[in-house]
Amino acid sequence: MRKDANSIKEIIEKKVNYVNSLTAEKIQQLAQDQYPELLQKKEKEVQEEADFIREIIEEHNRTGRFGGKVHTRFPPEPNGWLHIGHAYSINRNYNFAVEYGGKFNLRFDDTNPLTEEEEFVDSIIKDVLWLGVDYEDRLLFASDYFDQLYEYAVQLVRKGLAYVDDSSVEVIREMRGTITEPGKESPYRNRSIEENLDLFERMKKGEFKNGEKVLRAKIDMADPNMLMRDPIVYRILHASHHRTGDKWCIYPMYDWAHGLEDSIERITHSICTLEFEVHRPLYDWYIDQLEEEEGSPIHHSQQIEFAKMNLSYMVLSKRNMRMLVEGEYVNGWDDPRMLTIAGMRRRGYTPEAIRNFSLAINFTKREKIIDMSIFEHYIREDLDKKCPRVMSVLSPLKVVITNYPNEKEEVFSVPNHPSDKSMGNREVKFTRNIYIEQEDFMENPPEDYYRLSPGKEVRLKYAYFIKCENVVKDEGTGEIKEIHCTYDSETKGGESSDGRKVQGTIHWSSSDNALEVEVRQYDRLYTKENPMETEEGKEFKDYINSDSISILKSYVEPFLKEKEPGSRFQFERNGYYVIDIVDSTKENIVFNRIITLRDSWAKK
RNA sequence: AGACCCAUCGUCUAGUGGAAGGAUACGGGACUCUGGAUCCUGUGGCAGGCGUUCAAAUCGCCUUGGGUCUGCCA
Repeated sequence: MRKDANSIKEIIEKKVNYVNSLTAEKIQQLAQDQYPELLQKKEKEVQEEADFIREIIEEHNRTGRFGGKVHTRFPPEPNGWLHIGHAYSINRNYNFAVEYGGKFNLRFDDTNPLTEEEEFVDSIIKDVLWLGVDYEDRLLFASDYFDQLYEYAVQLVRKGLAYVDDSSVEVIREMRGTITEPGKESPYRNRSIEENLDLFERMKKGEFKNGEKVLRAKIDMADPNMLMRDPIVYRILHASHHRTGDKWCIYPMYDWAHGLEDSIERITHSICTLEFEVHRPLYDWYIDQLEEEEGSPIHHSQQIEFAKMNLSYMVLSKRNMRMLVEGEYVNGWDDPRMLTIAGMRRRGYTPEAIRNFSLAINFTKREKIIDMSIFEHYIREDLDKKCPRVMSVLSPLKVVITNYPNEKEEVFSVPNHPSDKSMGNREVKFTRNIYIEQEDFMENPPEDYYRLSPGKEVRLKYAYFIKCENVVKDEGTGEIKEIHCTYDSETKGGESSDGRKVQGTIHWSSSDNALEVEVRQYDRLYTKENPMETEEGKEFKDYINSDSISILKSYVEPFLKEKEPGSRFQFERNGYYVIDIVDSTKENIVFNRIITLRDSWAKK
């Protein structure tokens, strides 16, 4: 519908006049009446953002294609570890179900006995549950449908749409043609239906060796889409399956199995990655040929493809991650530097942060490399809310408060969170000998250095103002051994009585009451934003950060001794830390750095 | 080379014919017992061209750039 310039002008003028006539109260009133959702909290808006898949779902709901139902699924093959890219897909698929009041299935796509193992089933279930998605009682296995899949294949043969081919792998490959030339038809293509039925049954019975025969769909050897050139439906694999044992010696190929699995489960939207785009015509073709009963087609799910997620300074492919593990650049698949779900769990990332991140990155068809800072933002956002604050000294420097009595000990009650009072208070002890962070003292500081230096006064957080009087050095090396300070007893709790201000506040630890722990500081694994984009004469291994972990002996508040592995804290001014769920023991407590605090000083 | 898919701030994204908005990152400022958090504010984009239209990020064509496809893997 087109409008002419004058009528547009008129409409705009009318609107402008109307808006100008409104008072602030009236606008508030209108907003309340007509757009109450705009006045709701921000979080909701973010989740309601459109993406192209949501548009498809809504179109289906309008036309009634699936009767208004939404049923999604996550179909991992149990042959590897899940990573952040899978978490993204799981979260978004699950979110569609939640959002539209539908269901979500966890289905193992276990159609290849050669590569799949039970241990991956367990680890994947654990990962999915940890992410906080609820598949209710729908923990499903493609292998449970093997009988049905076989029956469907028989149906295909009966309709003259599939045949048994005796050709070898090499011959089949040869005859498939190339992307620019059509293929040639197999000499076995026109066997009778009876012969095909017989042969297929004998394949199932185990009368043939691996590779001796395959079942192929009869489609079109000249189709520009290679996948439509008589694709293989079943191959012979004399191998034991992790769930069906030795019941089968023929196994369905992905394209045959996947759409039918979706159909059997009444999945409405089968969401997968972009490389399956060319598979969609085949996905649809298979389903279109099959009937539940005479004239009644089977359930037809809609396959929709989205672009995989990549993150800067990281490589998420199975192959590259395996290289890191096998090359011992990291310590196993659950190494806290790995973006596997197991690694992130150990690192201390929260499922909520991963979820918020996943929902912020919409499904699109455009390839993307997401800046790590976006992920980091969601991690910090969640941790800031949840983590109790604690004082730690990572790299200690000894400080003696010369005018503080030797035997004296004071206890300060300090808040566990600066803005969340419900987190309560704890007690910290203060004594004459303390540690501060080496970074918090500079003998010859630049002008904009807020922290401690000779003659300068700073606040020890929650305690006293101290002033640096003297620096004690090793006579041989010139290295700073300790510093001597005086404190102002009138500043107890950290406020001066005379209104005097200090520029800096630093954290500290009483050396008589500190708990020594191991702290593992992690950094990114790659030095290049996109390690896959290699320069001349280099391979992506050359971009591995050789300095991605450093281990410190540090001091923390003693009460942390009683905390469980997996507990997260903010070490004030240092970052967020978690007690390692694998290596930490009562004797040697190990903290992993989850992430640093933002640091606008360090950037300069 | 052929077929198919994709293209909005550095990055992630809204926008679907009627003044390109948000998030993050970055810069400035306020506040602060974390150089944190919070608040305010600034910089920054429709790949290019031609067409259709009163009007194009949006529709069409071309160019450019990127991706996918030649497993009895998924």
